[in-house]
Amino acid sequence: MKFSKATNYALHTMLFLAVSPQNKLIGVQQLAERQQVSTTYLSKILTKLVKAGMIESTSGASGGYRLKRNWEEVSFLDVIHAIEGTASLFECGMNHGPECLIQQVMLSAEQKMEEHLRNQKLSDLAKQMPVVQ
Amino acid sequence: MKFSKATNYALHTMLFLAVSPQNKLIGVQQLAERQQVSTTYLSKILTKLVKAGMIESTSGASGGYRLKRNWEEVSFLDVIHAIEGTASLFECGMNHGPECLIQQVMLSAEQKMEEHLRNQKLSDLAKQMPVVQ
DNA sequence: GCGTGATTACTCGGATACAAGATGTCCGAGTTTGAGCGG
DNA sequence: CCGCTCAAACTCGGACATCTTGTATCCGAGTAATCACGC
Repeated sequence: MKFSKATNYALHTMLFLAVSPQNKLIGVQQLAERQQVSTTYLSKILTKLVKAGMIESTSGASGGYRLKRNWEEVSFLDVIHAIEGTASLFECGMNHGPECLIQQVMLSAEQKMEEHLRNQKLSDLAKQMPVVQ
Repeated sequence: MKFSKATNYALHTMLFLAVSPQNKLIGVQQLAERQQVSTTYLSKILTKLVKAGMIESTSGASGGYRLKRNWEEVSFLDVIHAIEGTASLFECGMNHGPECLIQQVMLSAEQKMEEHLRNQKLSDLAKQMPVVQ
């Protein structure tokens, strides 16, 4: 039970794009170097973020990635769900009645965490950081 | 990022012991049958609970497991930590300054969940359930 | 009846097998930019 | 100067290879209760 490295890469990439000059395309090379990860692997992660509608990509020479219009509303939970999926963290696969009390406790605990992550926008963090050229 | 099945088994076993007649030893066979899991695997999980001081075991014929004295104070978090370990769910392994803002957000989110799990005792659930013979 | 040993019913621990998911690589295909070149 | 071609610099996607971890099994060892047997 741990968050995957991919989630870490995704969050850091989003934050890096947030403190970069807007509308400027940034290649996956630059993003990968900064995080010590291969470009091919990172591009796979970014593809998920594109499909989730958080960033957009441009092909061809001088192509790259940049945030989409509504990026200021993107929360930590959005990024995590895009990478890890939205399935529940705990599933009591047993057949002992329809309502498992344990399941309910675990579910509400998970929702506590999600609520906190939903309230944390990337833009909140970006404000606290210096803009990178 | 999911809770392991082992955690599920551990929680259900603890709850089952909680609604069983106290001080009565229950064999791993009975526990395993109820959860559709092999006895050998379940016994490995229970060993962790023994080492964590939540239950105690007795060897030999008519041996088995039972809760320890202080079981009414055992929380969900205690069980989870005994099985999954106490490591943080998120670790930013990057070298970009001592204080990673992302790490801080993730950590506080995790603590929100843990706080909820710490307040949920197994004895709370046991009270809501009929005693099983 | 009573000790003694064998049998049985258990837990315990290590070693190992198996499966699934996370992580990472390779390569071919498509796309855009820009340079080079001929008219 | 203009338009064409071609190479370079990218992203994209599928198919792998690898590594880690969770899940599960097997087997031998230890332990305690119970039974059998001989005295």
